[in-house]
Formats: sequence, structure tokens, C-alpha cells
Amino acid sequence: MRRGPDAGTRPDFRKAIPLPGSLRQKHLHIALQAGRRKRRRATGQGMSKSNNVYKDAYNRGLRLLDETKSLPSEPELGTLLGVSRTTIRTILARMEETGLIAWNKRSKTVLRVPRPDDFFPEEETDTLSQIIERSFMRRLLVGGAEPGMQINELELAREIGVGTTSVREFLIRFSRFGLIEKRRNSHWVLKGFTRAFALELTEIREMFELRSASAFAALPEDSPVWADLDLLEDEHRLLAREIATRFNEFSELDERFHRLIHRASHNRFIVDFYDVIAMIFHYHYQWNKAQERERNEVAVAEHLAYIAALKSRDLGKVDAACRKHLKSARNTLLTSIPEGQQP
Amino acid sequence: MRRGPDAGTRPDFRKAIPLPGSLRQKHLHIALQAGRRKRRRATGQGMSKSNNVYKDAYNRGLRLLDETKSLPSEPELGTLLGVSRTTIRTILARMEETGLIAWNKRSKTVLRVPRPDDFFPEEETDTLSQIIERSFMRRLLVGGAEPGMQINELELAREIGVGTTSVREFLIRFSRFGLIEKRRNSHWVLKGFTRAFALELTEIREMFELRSASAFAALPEDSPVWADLDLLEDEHRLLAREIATRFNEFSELDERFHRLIHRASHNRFIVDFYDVIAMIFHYHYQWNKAQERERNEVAVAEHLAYIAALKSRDLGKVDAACRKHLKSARNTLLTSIPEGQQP
DNA sequence: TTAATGTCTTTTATCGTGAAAAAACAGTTT
DNA sequence: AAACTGTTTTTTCACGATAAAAGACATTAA
Repeated sequence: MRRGPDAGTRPDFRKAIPLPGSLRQKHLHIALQAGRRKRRRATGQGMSKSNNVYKDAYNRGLRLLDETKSLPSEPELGTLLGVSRTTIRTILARMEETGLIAWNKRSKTVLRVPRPDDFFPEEETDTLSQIIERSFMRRLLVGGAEPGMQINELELAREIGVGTTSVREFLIRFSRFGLIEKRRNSHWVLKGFTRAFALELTEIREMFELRSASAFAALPEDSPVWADLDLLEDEHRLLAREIATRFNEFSELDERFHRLIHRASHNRFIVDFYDVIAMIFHYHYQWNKAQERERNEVAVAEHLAYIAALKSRDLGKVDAACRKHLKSARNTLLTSIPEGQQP
Repeated sequence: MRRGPDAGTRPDFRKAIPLPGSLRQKHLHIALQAGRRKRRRATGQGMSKSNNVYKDAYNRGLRLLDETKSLPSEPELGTLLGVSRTTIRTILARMEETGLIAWNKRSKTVLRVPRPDDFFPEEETDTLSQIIERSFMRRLLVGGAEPGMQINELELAREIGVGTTSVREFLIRFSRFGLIEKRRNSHWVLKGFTRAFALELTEIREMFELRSASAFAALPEDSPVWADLDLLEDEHRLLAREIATRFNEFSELDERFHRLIHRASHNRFIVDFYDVIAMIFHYHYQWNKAQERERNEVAVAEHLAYIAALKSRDLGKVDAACRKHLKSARNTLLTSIPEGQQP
């Protein structure tokens, strides 16, 4: 069960211990891009919480300055940026400090247009769980993560440079994706991104999407979803025309399209299940760039046919178009899974 | 929207605040059975972890003493009770202390049969998450928990007498049941055990179980599941005969039966989804005792018909029997949901 | 030499704590 | 009076610390 010739370059797998069950257990380490990432030091006291909410909202707030000569009220800004007034006031305070606005009670006059260096760096705006998820998924997909391996909370936390609580909470949330499993009072076990996983995932996906699609087609004329569908159709047409240069924008469009369809099921379990699919496809797209252009070109065409079928309200056509697209989506996913031996 | 005459005894709902959206948000409080439960005090330092694993294993270990005159090796005991050797040794130490056994290295001789007071009290053997779950579900089902209410981690933690971390982790785990939802950077919202919930749940259940049932019927002759099915059939027959007195044992049998069928799908998402159903039915059975005997009597008969259909391998019969049972299960669930008004 | 026991180390489960962010309250302005 | 700003309180998020439990290593008995 040795890995390829590069096995020596990733030295920190624990020695496998023989188990009663035939599964050999190893540990899942995260290989960090360039040495150990050391977050937050030299603060003396353990820093409790990063202010990424503020930083992210600040960056988004800067973009508002381009458009107007004065900002709206604090509560309005709050809804606009999706944060509380407390955070809005922190943002305004900094905007005043850096000379972007003049702030006096109700008047918030824009003094200058933001420069690139006014923005907080991207990586400081990420949620902790996003950081953890990325590290974890990189490790999972980069290879070297064999089914049956142990996942060690403490080790993960240390390697990513975060507290154990955050890692635990991440793993609990992540467990619903079916890739890991907890042993009571003990470690997590990696079930792995295997062929079996992909097949089980797509089985459910097909079941759910076929049902959602026929529910969609049965929706009344005056339902707002038809307008949404028209908009998405336009976007697909546009993308199809410029596919040579914009093929990497498909992933995002794909998700919006399928979510729209799933929402027609009016079933929270179906809608929520799309999170699993979206997660898998998100990382899969990032990782497997082979024939990306061709794959996406085909998919866009399939989507357009699927949309046409929906608009026809002909359940037979919908079923056929949906099946066809899901089949090729499954094949793309399956071919991207390395693996040769699986019982 | 006042609750019944006992409303005054549960005084601590927060005043509802009017919201932009028409949903009135209230807070979900837990009404504890007899005043506030104060766990762990007077220890000075915050106690980190209860030793319920030890206590539960100890209790189960006591039952072994009835059967033999001497206990097996430590590792063997470990696998038997499902705990580590460390815990086994703590157990043995106490058994020696209380004069239950004589322990010297490999020899562990039973000196006397355990008395009732040798056992740790039941409530000390519960997991923290079980405690939290019970409190939470009681509140949910006892009424007074309206959709749209806020769930406050801190408040829950204080009322149950546990740390916030445990409550957070519970809520994250619980969220996959579709009854609550998190607002980013803010509180949880109760979606409620509504008619809509029950319908969405049963829709998926029916989809999954029909598929599992036909997969089951298609299993080869020599598959071990047929033996399992035979055993379950016997248990059903036995229960049917003594239904007058043992009707409350059905719930557990029901779960085992359906899990066996779902396992035939060989799909982790289908198998895992049964957790949602089991959870709902578990609390539903506890709460709704109306016509319990009659309901269970009918269900046992339906199960037996279902089992016969499976054994016939006739897919048409399987489908019909499965549909029939699921339909009456859905009706039972639906009639137990109070609620009059739902948009 | 295998499988147990005895001992030591590591990991998990849980708490209290503190900063970030939200929410509530109180006072102003229009 | 409605909507805003200013201020205070509460809650969420994340950390380090610690006892329980698991796991690894060392030693001994069969």
C-alpha cells in the first residue's frame, strides 16, 4: 500500500498499526504549502476571535464609496452589508481615520475614492471554518489520504494553527458530508473520497434532482422561478458564446442553476443535500483541471437543453434532459477519482 | 398566543420583538422539571469532564459478575465493554475496593454477586450530549416552542448547567435534522416541528425506503440478511401474540427492522438519513401515547406483511406492502402534530 | 515469543474566559 | 412619533487549560 515515488517527501505519517479489522489505520496530516503556518503569536494572551467579519464588511463597504457621494444611515448600511450596527460603526470609524469619509452623526460624506491599499488583505477576511475547511480538503484531495486513516483533532489544530474547539466543530459540521466518521470517545476515521462515495452521492443526487425537476416543470405560469430561469438561460447563452475564455466561470453558474431547480422540491432535505454536492464539486473543480474547457462546454450545452425541456413543461423531455446531464456529471466525477483497487 | 393555564409557571419567555419580516421572534427556554438543575458546584475549579464512560461501563461490568466466577483479561474486558484498558483498570480497582472481586494481576476472582446499590445511578451514566438533547427535545415537544423562535446558546447552557461549547456542538450536530437553522454570526432559529417538516421528512423516507426495499428483495439467497430477517420475523410474531402487555417494546423493534432494510441500499446517505427518522420517532413515541397499543398492533401486522412480501422477492408485492406501511406511519406522525394554522 | 500487566504519554471532552459582534436600551434629531 | 445616533449589555466565537479516557511503550508472566 505504498504511495508513489514522492512518498519520501511527505515524512510525517504515523506508522500504521495493525488492527483486528483488516483496515490499516494511519494518521491524516496536513501538508502545509510552505512550512508551518503560524497564526497569531506574540500577543501574550491567546487571541480569542479574529475580526474577519469587520474586515470583510469593511472591504465590501469600500466598494460603496465609488458609487455615492455620501453614505446612508447606520442601520441601512447594516442591512446592506449584512452585519450589525456595532460593526458598521467600527467600519465608519476607520473610514474616517483613513480620510475616506468625513463623519459627523448623520452626515457621512465621501472624501476620496478608495485605493487598493485601503483594502484589508483577502486572507484576513476568511472565516476560521473556511480556513480549516481549505486545509482539510487540500489534504484530502492532494492524495496520500487513504480510507481508514485516523484524523487527530489536536494535530490538525496545531498544524493549521487554530484552537481544538474550532477543529472539532468543523469536523462535526463536515461529518454530514459522509467522508468522515467519529468513533465514540475517540478519533475520527477518514472514509475517503472513493469511487463508492461518488456513486452513493450521485445516486441520491439523481433521485433528488429528477424529483425536483418534475416539480419545477409543474410550477404554475405565474411562478417567479420562470423569470429566474430565463435569466439563467441568458447567462448560459452568454457563457456559451465566450466559452473559450470564460470556461472557469461555469462552476458558479452550475451551482446557481441546480439550486434553483432543487428549491422547487420545497423539501429542506433535498435543498440541504445540495450542500454536499456543491462542496464536492467545488473542490473537485479546483483540483481536476483536465479538459476543463471541454467538460464545461458540454455541460453548458446540456444545461441549455435541460432549460428548454423545463420550459416545454413536457415531463418526458424534462426527465430525459435531466438524466442525460446527470449522467455526464457522474462520469466526470468518477473519472477524476484516482484509485485502482477497491473491494 | 398565550399558552394554557400553566403559562404562568413558565415565566421566562423573552418578550417578542417585532421584526421586519412578519415572524415574531421569541426565545426558546428550557423548562426544567424541578427548578434549576445545578450540576457540579463547590469544586472550586471548573470540572472538565464527567466520568460517565467509566460509570456506564462499570454498571455493565457488574452484570458480568453474575455469570462467571472469574473475569477475563483486561484487553478482553475492554472489547467486551467497548472501552479502553485504562477505564477497565479503574473499574477493576473499584470492584476490588467494594469487595466484589479479588484482583491480583491476572486473577480476578468474583467474591460476591452485585447488589442494587453497587450500581451507579442511571442519570450519572448519561453522555452530556444525551442530557442536552433530552432537555432540548422536551422543550421542543412539550409545546410553547413556536417556529421562528430564537435559540440562545448561553441561556440553554446556563439552564441545563453545562458549558456553552457542549451546547454549540450539540446544536451543530442537531442541525442536520432540519429543525433548526443558524443565522451567520448570530443566533439559531427554530424552524419547528411543523406539519411541513413531517411531510418533507416522510417524502424522503418513502423515496429511500422504497428503493432500499427493492434492493433488499433483490439480494441473493445466500446473503446473511435473510437470516436477520427471519429472526426479526420471529420477534414480530412473538410481540404480536403478547401485544396487550408488550406494545411499548415495538418502538425499538421498529427501528431495528427499518435499519436492516435501509442497509440493503448500500448507500451511506440513505442509511444516515434513518438517524433523522429514528430521532423524530423516538421522541414522538415518548410524547404521543394516544392509542399507542392500537397503533403498534397495526404496525406489527404491517411489518409482517412487509416481511412476507420481501421473502416472496416479488417486487410488486414489496412495493405495495412498503407503501402501505409508510402511509400509515405518515398518518400517525401527522395526526400527532398539534398546530392549526400554517401558511 | 506471545499476551498479559504496569506505567507513561497523548488525545478527547469540557469548562471558564475574553475579545468580536450582535442586540438592547437610552437619548437626539428631524 | 419615527428614525437615527450614542451607550451599555448580552451573546457568539475561539482560545488555553485540565480531568477523563484512549493509546503507546516497557516490563513481566505463561
